[in-house]
Amino acid sequence: MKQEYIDYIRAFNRFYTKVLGILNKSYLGSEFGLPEIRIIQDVYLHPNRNAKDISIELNMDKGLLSRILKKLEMKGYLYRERAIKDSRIELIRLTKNGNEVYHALDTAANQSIKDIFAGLEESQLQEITKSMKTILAIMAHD
Amino acid sequence: MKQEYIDYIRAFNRFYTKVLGILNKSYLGSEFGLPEIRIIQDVYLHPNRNAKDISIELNMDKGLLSRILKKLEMKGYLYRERAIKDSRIELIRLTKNGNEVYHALDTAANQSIKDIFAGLEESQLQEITKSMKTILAIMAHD
DNA sequence: CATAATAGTTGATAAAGTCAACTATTATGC
DNA sequence: GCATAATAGTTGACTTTATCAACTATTATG
Repeated sequence: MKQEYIDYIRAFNRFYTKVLGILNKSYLGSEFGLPEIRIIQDVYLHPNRNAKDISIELNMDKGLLSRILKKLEMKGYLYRERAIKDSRIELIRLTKNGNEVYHALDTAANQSIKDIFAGLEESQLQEITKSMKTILAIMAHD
Repeated sequence: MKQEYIDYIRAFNRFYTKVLGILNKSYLGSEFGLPEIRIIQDVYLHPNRNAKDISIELNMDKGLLSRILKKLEMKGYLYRERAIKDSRIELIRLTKNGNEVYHALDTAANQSIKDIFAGLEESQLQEITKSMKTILAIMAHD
């Protein structure tokens, strides 16, 4: 692999680390920390999730995850359902309150995207999203 | 801004958060934590940095930063130089050892990029880097 | 010159992450 | 069928990273 490509990719990564850092601040003051929010989003987007799925998807230690799930459960934002055919597994589900929380966070996340991309023209947004789709399509070949 | 764009961007962000998470593990077992590595890289890439610059660039609390700098200084990887015209400011510099550390980390980072993109063809790498350049050019208009 | 602003340090505390030991359940190979 | 290994999840102990406010020293401003 050409060093030139590596340099481009790493420059992009440095830049995009900052972007994601800024976006992740949009939840400040929301009662939830970032790991909690990522879990809520993941559970919402993937019904029938169990703890192991989440820990793999979010690259999160299962011990840490276990505690956060317990906390979210106690707060009434999610509940668990033992899998029928394998009682080691618990399926994680959002409660009604959990769903409302998700949607509130979702709205905040949308807004922060709007903020960051404010000032760009339609054609630029098209270019950016097209580029993102290209990267995703090539890299996420599964 | 069209919701369609927001959805694409957020899908990309979820995906790329994972990519960066994997890449950041390439430093595991390196004696340094991620904040330390980011500081070393930033100082290397930007001579004449002071603590405030770094804290802005890396979006890092100045208190935390102060402690990490102290640690890196005690380990002999960096030193400080009072600015002549403003003695509140300290310019941060890598020592010889610090430079060696940077290069070792740099090599590891390059390798992890190669690992992640292994299996892609030349044309795909061209597409990806071109897309990254497009995104960077539009978003980093400064 | 008094006051405000800036760069950096320190203390106290909380949040996040790591790692290994542990329980309970299911899968596997003989 | 049973001993053994593997899997899902929990818990304890600990380290690292992050947050926030108070503090010192220096420079800028009116």
